Amino acid sequence: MFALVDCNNFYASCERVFNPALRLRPVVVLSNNDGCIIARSEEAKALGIQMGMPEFKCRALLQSHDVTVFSSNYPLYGDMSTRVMMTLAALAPEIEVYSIDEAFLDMSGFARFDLTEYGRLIRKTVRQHTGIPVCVGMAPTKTLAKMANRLAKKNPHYQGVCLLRSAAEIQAALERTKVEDIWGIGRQWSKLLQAKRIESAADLAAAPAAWVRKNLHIVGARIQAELQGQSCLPMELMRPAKQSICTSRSFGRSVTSLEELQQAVATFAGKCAFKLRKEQSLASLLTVFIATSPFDDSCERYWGTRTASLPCPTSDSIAILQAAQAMLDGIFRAGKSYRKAGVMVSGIMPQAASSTTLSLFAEEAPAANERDTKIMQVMDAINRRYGSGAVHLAAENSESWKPHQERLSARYTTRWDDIIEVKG
DNA sequence: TCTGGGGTCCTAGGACCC
DNA sequence: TCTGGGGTCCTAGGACCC
Repeated sequence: MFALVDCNNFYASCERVFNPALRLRPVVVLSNNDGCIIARSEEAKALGIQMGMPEFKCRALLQSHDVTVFSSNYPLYGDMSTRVMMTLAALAPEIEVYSIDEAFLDMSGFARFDLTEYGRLIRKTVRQHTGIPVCVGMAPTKTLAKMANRLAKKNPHYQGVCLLRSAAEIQAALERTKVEDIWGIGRQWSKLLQAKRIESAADLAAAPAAWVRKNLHIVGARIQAELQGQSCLPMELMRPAKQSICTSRSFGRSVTSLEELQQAVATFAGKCAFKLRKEQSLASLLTVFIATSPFDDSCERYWGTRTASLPCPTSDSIAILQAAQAMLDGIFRAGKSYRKAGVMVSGIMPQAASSTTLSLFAEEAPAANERDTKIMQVMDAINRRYGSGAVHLAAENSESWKPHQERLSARYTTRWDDIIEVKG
């Protein structure tokens, strides 16, 4: 048995924990740059505010219903997520953190327990420890546990816990679930399935296996087996090292000068290097991209991108920044209005395995490398102690291109200054 | 005026190996 | 007329997830 524990309207719920006056009030959280709606409280959903809707398109609706709007506050959500996961880890022998607001729990040893009762205990404990409401779905496969969780969320009579155990319970759930609501079935596959009159999860479970294998490939075949109660997706307890790390942002306004793009790209390069060091990994490939707005029809769309090997695998901010700046020069076209840029590192390997890899063309002795490594260690240590951004490379600057963040709440759990501000 | 960011996996096809 | 068998690696594109 698997349990899927999923936080309700996670970002909106995080904001409410620190602002209890917002209980039972419509609350939404915006994406970076205050662009789109990415989280909604139940009250906001009831007003017809859609997920992913651009904020400017529903501004009137938000104002007329006095909806409380927040910019996204990832330090807060990330820290709250950690607290939820730590609570869950104490409630099951194995836990797989699947996303910022979801985790699978291994319930295979709980055969003698009343699982519904245990699900209620999970909800109650998480609520008590963190203030975050969650729903619990339990079933013999991950895909069915996802489905159970969805039913628990949609139907109040479950009181937040849905257990699918008997064949009859599972069959009834499959019949009530539309094909597009199955975990792993997206828009394209839904269209394909509906055209074949496969409309419910029960239909997909009963569809000819050969057809599913041919059209939905191995991934779809696995989903079908999971719907039939045959578990194909095991618990993944160790998070594998990342294969790529990307830092990108839309700008708060149009950017036209190379200087401003350099500042943005430097900031993203520094962030990528920092994330690499946190993963204890090195990257051997670097990609830089800059883009004009995809929505502005008045001028031609431009998407400039370049990928190159780094001289040797590294997580050094300075090395990555220098390489990124050189690549930016190659894709910059004067006279364009840029709205977005990003840096991606890939070809990632663990730091430990590559300590002896040197560039064939390296001009500097390894000693210089060691010095740079130490500089990075010191920089990270200072930022850990005094808050991120306390010290950074001079080329990093977010003044001109900074994304909009006009409705940001305090970092209540991760920043002393913000806590003091709240008290004051 | 205003439209997010960060990932993974799979397949097919081409180039190459013995 | 007949033209092997078994691999790897890389890339682009397309699907999916939160």
